[in-house]
Amino acid sequence: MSTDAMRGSVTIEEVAAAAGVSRSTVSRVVNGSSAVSPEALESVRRAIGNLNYVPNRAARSLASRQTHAIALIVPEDTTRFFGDPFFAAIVSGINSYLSKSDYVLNLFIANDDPGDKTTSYVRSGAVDGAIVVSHHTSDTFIDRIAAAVPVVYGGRPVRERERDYYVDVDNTRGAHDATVHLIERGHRRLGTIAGPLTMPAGVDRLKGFREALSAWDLDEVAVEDGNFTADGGAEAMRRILARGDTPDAIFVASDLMARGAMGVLAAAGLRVPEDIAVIGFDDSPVAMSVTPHLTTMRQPSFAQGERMASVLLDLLAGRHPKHVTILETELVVRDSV
Amino acid sequence: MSTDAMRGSVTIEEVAAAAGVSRSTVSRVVNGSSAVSPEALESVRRAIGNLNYVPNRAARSLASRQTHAIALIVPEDTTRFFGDPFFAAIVSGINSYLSKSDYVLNLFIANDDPGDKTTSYVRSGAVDGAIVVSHHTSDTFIDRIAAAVPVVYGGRPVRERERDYYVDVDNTRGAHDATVHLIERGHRRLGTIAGPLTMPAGVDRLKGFREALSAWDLDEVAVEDGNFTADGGAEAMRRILARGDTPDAIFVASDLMARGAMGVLAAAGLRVPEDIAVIGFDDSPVAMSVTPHLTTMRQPSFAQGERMASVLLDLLAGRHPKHVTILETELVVRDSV
DNA sequence: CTGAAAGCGCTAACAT
DNA sequence: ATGTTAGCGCTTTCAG
Repeated sequence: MSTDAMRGSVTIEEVAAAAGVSRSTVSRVVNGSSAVSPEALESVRRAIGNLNYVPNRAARSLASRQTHAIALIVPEDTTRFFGDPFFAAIVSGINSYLSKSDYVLNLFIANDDPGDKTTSYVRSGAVDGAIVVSHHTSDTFIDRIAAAVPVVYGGRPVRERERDYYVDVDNTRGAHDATVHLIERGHRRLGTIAGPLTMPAGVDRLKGFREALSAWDLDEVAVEDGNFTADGGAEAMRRILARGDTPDAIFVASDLMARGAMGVLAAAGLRVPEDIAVIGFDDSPVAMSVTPHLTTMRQPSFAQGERMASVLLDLLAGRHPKHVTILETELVVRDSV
Repeated sequence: MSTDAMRGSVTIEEVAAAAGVSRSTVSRVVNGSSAVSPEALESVRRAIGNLNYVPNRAARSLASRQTHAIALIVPEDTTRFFGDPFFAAIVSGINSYLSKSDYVLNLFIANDDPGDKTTSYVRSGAVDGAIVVSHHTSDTFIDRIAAAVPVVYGGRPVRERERDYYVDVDNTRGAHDATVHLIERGHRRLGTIAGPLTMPAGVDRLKGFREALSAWDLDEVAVEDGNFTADGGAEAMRRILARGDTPDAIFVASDLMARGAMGVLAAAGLRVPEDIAVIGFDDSPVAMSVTPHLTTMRQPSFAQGERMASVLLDLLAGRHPKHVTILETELVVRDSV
């Protein structure tokens, strides 16, 4: 078929012939080397344009040992990936930074991948480095990836080592501040819907919550794991209500879980914030999609994405970025507290 | 650094040496050729395991002229991509089919890509084929992609040609049936919030709406473009209300637009379905997230994703799939009509 | 069933 | 500044 016939047809050799130079010279202009005469440059450029030449990526990467591609690895399933706006912001941030470079992004939603194609893809030399977000304790395949290429983690890695690179938000501080906000509004019977404790973000936010409580000498009324999903948040809220001893305010470790929880609250006839105050974490679009609008801790996910990309590209360029970057959160007061 | 030192270190040559065979034989077992003796097979397998060998993808693809990768190209920006559950279903379907194969998916959210890296990525031989969804009239870069590799379209392509392969849902019929449902429920003053007319899905759904109206000899009360987004749906609804002559039922060409429209209706104090009936299109999770639950036409997006992958892999394998596959929609009656 | 040999299209020393 | 020469790691005839 004609499409196949056209494929990959024009090579550097043909461009060289058309331009009347050697293929080294063509390679030099393609790669932006300075050591090319203006005339050669011009005629090569014209030949490339005329022939519609695009360098073959496989050949280039085989010879140069670089792919100019990086992987974004998300150890979640498709539903969770698309269900949480956090990932949208991360991907946007990465894309935004990458678009200024000549790197390309390969996305792996790794839990939908029983055969672990992700790992062998990375180990096959298909990418120069990887960004890993939403890393759980059980995700051991990440270690094999990190052994093969430079990795930048989104969030503190599960088992942090000296040599790890990561970009995190200050989860502990953010959770602390959110909790303090609840306390300052006069609430004393506090509960939390936490993220999974298999994830550093879950652990750290719970820690912040508890630090605030103990600083004020308060006891926690309820702690339930909501798994960072809306359904999980709803379940957790149900468990809290079922127990009878309902808190008067609750710190929910993600906006999505807060949405789930608020649905349950509404169904139970409890008013927010009159009967129970709710504060979330993220400031994703979800925060504005609930009634009342959610008071929440904003985390700069887009910036986190950009920063991860920036650190990784620095690494690949042989620069020496800081190992750890911590971004600040910010209280956004709306109507739920 | 040690990670670099390890990278790509073990080659087919070393495996061959360890197994005491030639590299041809190693290649044969890696590629599942039948012509290998049991003993050779066994010792090569062991060597591969011991050395933790993963074939280099660039070298393999350079030699074989196949990448075992396909691209999913979405000419939208990140916000729209992540905002519409339709894409989540499509990606899940594709992933689901691909996970049974040895192909890998590369996702391109192409509108975030000013330099058109997507096109040159595809033209550089980085993928064997492409799936294109959400194709607009203005997306001319798709033509260059289709000239380079086999393409399967999600939805009728913008300028349909004999040789195009695509998997679509029966949009016209679906829209027709939705409209008829409105009519059968006794509504006579019908309007629609359409998708953009730069997209075949938008055109076809409007066509179905109009066919139903003319079959019943009814006039359309309102037609507004909602751009397949929640905000666009809200805007469209506002325009319809502003005009004064409010319909008693409305066919909205996507659930997401219906959500936007219903928000406006609620704010205007109009009850659904008492004051105005609403029917959507998609049956995405959004349909259950609104109050009242949305009556809608279900389209099988997950199956569409699977099918597109299946058609593309057939094409790449030299089989001869049907050029056109049309999937049926189904009325899902809930509370909004 | 197996090995030898010839590339795939490109980059990167090394000469000149 | 430019061309020549070796490969990069693999697949794929072609002999045997």
